[in-house]
Amino acid sequence: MRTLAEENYLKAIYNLSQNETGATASKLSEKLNVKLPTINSMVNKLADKELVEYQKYKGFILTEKGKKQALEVIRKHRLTELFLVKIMGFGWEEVHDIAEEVEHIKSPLFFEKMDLILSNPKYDPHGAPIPDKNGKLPKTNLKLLSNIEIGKTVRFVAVSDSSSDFLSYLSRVGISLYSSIEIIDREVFDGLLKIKVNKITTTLSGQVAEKILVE
Amino acid sequence: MRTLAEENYLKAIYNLSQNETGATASKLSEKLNVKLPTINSMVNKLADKELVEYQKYKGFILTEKGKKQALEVIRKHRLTELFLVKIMGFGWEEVHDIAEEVEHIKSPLFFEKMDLILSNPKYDPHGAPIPDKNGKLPKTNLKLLSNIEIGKTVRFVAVSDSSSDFLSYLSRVGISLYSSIEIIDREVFDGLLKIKVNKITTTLSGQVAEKILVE
DNA sequence: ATAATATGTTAGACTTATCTAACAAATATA
DNA sequence: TATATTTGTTAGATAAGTCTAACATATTAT
Repeated sequence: MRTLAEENYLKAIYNLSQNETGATASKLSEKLNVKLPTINSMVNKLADKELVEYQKYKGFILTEKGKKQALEVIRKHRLTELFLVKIMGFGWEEVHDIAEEVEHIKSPLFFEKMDLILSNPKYDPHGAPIPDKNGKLPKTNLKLLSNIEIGKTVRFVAVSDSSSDFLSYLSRVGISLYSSIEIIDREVFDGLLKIKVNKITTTLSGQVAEKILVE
Repeated sequence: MRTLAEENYLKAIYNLSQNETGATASKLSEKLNVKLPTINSMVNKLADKELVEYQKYKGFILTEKGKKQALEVIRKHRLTELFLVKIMGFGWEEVHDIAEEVEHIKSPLFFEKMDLILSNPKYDPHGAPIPDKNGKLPKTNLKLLSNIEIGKTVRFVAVSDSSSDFLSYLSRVGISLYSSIEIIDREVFDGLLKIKVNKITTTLSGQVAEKILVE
């Protein structure tokens, strides 16, 4: 039986692997809030179970088996987030933490029912794709708002940070999922961005623009 | 932070205390599927935390603090069961095991939302009372079907066993919550019961009659 | 290229929740 | 009432997941 800790390691390694930098011990340590030696001993166990491949001083990568298990948990997480928003009436900024707990429920029936109620949804409330039962992800071609050329207009389709703080901030400045965003200007020095959303001009910091995914 | 195991011990001790026999080590051991010495060491820990009172070779009883915590978990369990049936469309025989998992979710918001959606419900799908936020139970005056005199007619309001096997059996023989049941006859030897439900005469074993609560 | 710094690893300890083996007390039975 | 049986307890072991302290390797900067 997969433990809660194992599921969290698999998910974190999967998520870190999506960045160019890959999954390293110190990044995992920071993400999971455990000390470095803990990462070491746990990753060794995961390697014994053939869920990650690991060589000393190199990073970690998931095996096919590990990736499949990570995607199962991610599916549960994202289905739950959508269920919480669509069926239970939560705001998109409230659901991440609750889903972090619910994703560890074992009952397959529970999530199959969510899937049914939501009619096989493809995206969670933050625009992230929901893996299907076989772990397949709808492939997306997203760009960072921070990389879009001046003058272009793009559609805001996802965030890469689902924290309450970040999402509340977006709501506060009037940016919501699927808004059209026109890039007015960008400061070269720090990436400070002037944009137009719903005819209103706003300024976003470089850090924020890096967390906004558009197409 | 209360652990999952702790929550299960508190709940089990609470449930056993409702019987006349009270909570003993062997009954807990059977209910939780752990060996006797495990019960001993865990109950000692709960006693250290002042959640149960315990003297060697006597049974266990919950302190006020322990009872309050047990009722919190029971509230989560029963709210979940009702949510699963009413909002998600599960059958009453499917929800017990799922609720055993969901009851350990920490997020108070999650259960407050269920409570809101269900409009402060008083009873779960098996007729069991749902404790309110302060741990207060609507008081009920239930009797066992096995103790009702011949000739009386009673209303089936709850079961004391929410297992899928038992509930499926009841459905199969055409008995559902809130049915009127007339006691036609009872065999003294083994409690075998002849009843009339919806104009149909059926026979129930003594064991089954002991799991049916009526008023 | 070497020293300084940052990152990763090993060893060993601790806590929680479980187990088995051995023993003790309480209860039932002859 | 004495013995047998059932029930409860203690001691000590184990696995999972975490920690700190000490050490090793890689990376960065001079």
